[in-house]
Amino acid sequence: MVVNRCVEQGINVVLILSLEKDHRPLRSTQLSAILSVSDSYLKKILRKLVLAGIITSSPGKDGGFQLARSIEEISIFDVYSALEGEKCDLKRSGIGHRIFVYGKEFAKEEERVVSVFERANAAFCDELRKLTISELASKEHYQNGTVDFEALMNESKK
Amino acid sequence: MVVNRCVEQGINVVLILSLEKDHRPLRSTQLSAILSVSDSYLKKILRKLVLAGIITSSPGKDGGFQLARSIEEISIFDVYSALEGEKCDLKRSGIGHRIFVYGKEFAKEEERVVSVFERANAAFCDELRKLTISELASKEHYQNGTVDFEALMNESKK
DNA sequence: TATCCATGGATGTATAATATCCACGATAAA
DNA sequence: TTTATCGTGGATATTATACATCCATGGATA
Repeated sequence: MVVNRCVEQGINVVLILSLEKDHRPLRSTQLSAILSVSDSYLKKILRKLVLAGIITSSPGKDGGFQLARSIEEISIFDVYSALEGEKCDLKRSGIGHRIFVYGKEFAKEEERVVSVFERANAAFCDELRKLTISELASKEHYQNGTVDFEALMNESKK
Repeated sequence: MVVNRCVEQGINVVLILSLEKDHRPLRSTQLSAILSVSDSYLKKILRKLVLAGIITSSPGKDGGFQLARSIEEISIFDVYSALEGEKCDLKRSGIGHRIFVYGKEFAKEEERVVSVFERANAAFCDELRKLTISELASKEHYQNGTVDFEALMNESKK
């Protein structure tokens, strides 16, 4: 099973936003600079997090992205499903129906395979729901629980 | 989550072998003809099923592939793990360690992410273990529980 | 209205799944 | 022991998807 890189990037985005001093909006260019990825790419990820209701976006001057709710209310599943979807995509060729046509009931058998993967996927998602971003992050490990990322990025330019 | 097509093909292979009359060995060319895929490709899948101990192979004249054990003892998980592996591959860029270097404990946080995905993957696999190929197939739906695939393929050539 | 920033379409690149071809080696029947 | 048969495995081609970037557009605010 593969969990794509964008999930890690999404978790990092939420972590960064939760640490931002005074919860000011962070621009996508700031976030992409912090994460060392291209701005256009990160914007796609940010957009998905917006659509999932995890973060909010505001255009215009002093705009950017902010958390839509506290990290106590954001689970790993929320980020995962926002970026990868929560469905189990079982690739099928449909060949079984042609092979087993003389066995009249193949549709039921294929349905059993599909449903066991759906149950497995549901069990997978349930585990991800058990961990929140707040449990993940140890706020006390960061200075005062907040970071001035803008100042930090300016600092690193010198 | 994506489950690759080879898993469906692997399940079909096991189903076909379980239905083969007198459990005679089936050649890879027969199996690939039945499944309408290239022989060389199916051989890779068959090889993985052999290495996983699900089927056996015998070279030489009258050789081919047979089930290594009864379908009561083969679960969907067995086929899945044989073809896709049972590990959860969480793609990471390692950027967190550079971002959160001022928070000294980031390694622990990343470990929490890795382990929650491992727990989720274990829960996923556990569900797949609950369904066997025998529960999947309804033998009574096929003629006498066996099929003469060789005769069937010859038939279809006419 | 001018500036800033998110949005979204088009496109390029890298990686993995899918699929095929062919040379080799092992087996057993003739 | 020869020979036909069949699995094994390396090299390679094709396709799909993830990853990434560029640029035109549109909304918000001062």
